[in-house]
Amino acid sequence: MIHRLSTLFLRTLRDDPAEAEVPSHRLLVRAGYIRRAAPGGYTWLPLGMRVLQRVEQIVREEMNAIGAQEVHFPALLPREPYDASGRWTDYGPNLFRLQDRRGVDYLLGPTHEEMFTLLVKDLYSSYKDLPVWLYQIQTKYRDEARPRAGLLRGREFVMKDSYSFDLDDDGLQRSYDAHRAAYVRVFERLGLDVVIVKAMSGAMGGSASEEFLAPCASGEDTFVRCTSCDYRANTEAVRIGVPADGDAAKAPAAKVVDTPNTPTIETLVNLLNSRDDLRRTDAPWAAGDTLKNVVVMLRHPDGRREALAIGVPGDREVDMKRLEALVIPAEVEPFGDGDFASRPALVKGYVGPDVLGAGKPLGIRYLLDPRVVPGSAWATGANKQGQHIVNLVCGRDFTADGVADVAEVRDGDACPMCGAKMRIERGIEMGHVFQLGRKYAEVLGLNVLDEKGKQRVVTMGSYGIGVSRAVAAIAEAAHDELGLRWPRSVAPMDVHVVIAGKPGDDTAPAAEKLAADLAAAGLEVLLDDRAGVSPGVRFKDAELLGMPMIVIAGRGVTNGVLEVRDRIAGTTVEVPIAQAAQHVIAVYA
RNA sequence: CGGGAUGUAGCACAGCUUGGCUAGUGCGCCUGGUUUGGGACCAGGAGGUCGCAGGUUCAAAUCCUGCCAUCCCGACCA
Repeated sequence: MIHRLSTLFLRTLRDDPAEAEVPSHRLLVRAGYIRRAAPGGYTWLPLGMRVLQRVEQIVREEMNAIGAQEVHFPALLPREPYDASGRWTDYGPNLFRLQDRRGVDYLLGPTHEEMFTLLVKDLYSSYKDLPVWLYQIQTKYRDEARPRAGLLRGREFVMKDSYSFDLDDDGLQRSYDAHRAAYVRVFERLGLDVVIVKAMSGAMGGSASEEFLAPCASGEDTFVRCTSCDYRANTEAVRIGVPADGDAAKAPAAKVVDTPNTPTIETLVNLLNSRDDLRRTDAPWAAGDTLKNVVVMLRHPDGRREALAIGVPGDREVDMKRLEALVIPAEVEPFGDGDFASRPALVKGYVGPDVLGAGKPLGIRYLLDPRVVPGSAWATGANKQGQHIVNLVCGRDFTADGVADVAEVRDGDACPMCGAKMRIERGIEMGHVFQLGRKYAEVLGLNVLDEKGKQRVVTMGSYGIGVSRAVAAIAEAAHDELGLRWPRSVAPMDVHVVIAGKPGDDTAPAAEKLAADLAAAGLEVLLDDRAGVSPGVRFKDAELLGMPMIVIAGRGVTNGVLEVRDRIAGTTVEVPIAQAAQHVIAVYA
């Protein structure tokens, strides 16, 4: 079909919109694909709609191909199911809540686990009905505290979410694998390079969870990638490479030393290095030789507070996100002055292993960073104001209740699989596959009868793809300084035909003929037939709009040729007019 | 929620410090003409509650107070 630029609802902007920072936002607005309509909400203009629909269609086809079935829920949802799952409150301020005229509570769906679970419960009750995979492509609503980066993080966005329902863990694993494989195909077709990283499965229990990230500087997710093997994980889930056990067991006995005014690691290291009696012969003391014991308060869902101590090498901070991921569903709170006051045995700035551990009088659970291996020696707090202990050897002089891999992750940290260095990168979360387990089925009462006539709780998986976000992610990955460069699979049009001659010459008829031939072959053609627009403007717009192929009917027409530009490869060839249509069609064959 | 910035035409911005005629410039838009291979030119035009409310003043885009909104960084969140 031919789409004429003279009538297309489109206005390109010469200047970048001031509020747009990231490339996708800037270009999608400037090229007339989207317009901001509300904070975190965007209007899709005709060209943008076409991209969105093509992305949707690819997702739909791959979901259908594995046997998933499409349904559609309202965006406006009743409160009751979300009360049952606890998410009416657990979701917090990010949930859009509203009331109807009678004061009845509703919400705008942020995800639809409850609705899918209830739908299956409504209709199915036998193991013979399983497995079943359902999905929808829907607008989701989240009251983000700070929408940003255009389509990348809105308060309203299009998401494909699917849910698998199985009788047992083996079935769940098969459902998970099928979705994971489908996702690989989806992103391949979208032309998006994605990295699959291990993610936390959180409170929902045990099993697998992986994220599909599109590596990108504008991304909000941080992940690590091993430079040697294929280990990848996000920063919550990453496990750190552990050094070999130390040989310090034969080291000098641990010794308490006076270290006045050293409440921080830095002041401690400076003092150790400045004192002749404490200075080390082999190397100066470094922050990494000290053991920092961080105490926090956990607040459990039942309201109980529990103190927890984490020992990490002194050159690292505890990463609160990683810690929260470890202790979920408990929340982490700072250890306040009042908490110190009620435990005089803990001296702020001088906390040491001597008083820590579930078996000690304080009863504070004590977890160690995995790098604190048996036989390693440390300088650490002596639990007295102005005193530290040196040569305190793990395993010989102190033990802990377990391991907590929650220290900050750094570029160059060791891979847990092969020990090589890992790189830190950023990415956009494009998809998430997740073995939900039985949480929702349990609270919402989704049971089926098994072959022995017994009630069994169904186990679920949930799988999401950010559809509107994918449009932005593709734009992030596929653009240059001139504009967008859509992959053929999602481009709003296949070919952009430009009339670049003078009115009344042969260029317009040549372009019209070509456009008609291409359209007859089933291609979507954008024809720049605007009157009174200079060639320079047409070229700039063609490059900005980003169709994968641009054909120019210009001064070459007098010599019987058209100019064919590959916007992706950046190449230009001249093709005889008579063969131009075939040339283009062949690319799409 | 904390920090920073900004709000003037569809877009990008100037004007505000030091209040003063009809609020300006570029792009875009309309009319006419000249142009036509890299965001053309000439002439004429349309388009503004200067974020909102209040205050000071003879006079407010400009000064004061409050509010709102948007953007950026962080916190939070997938």
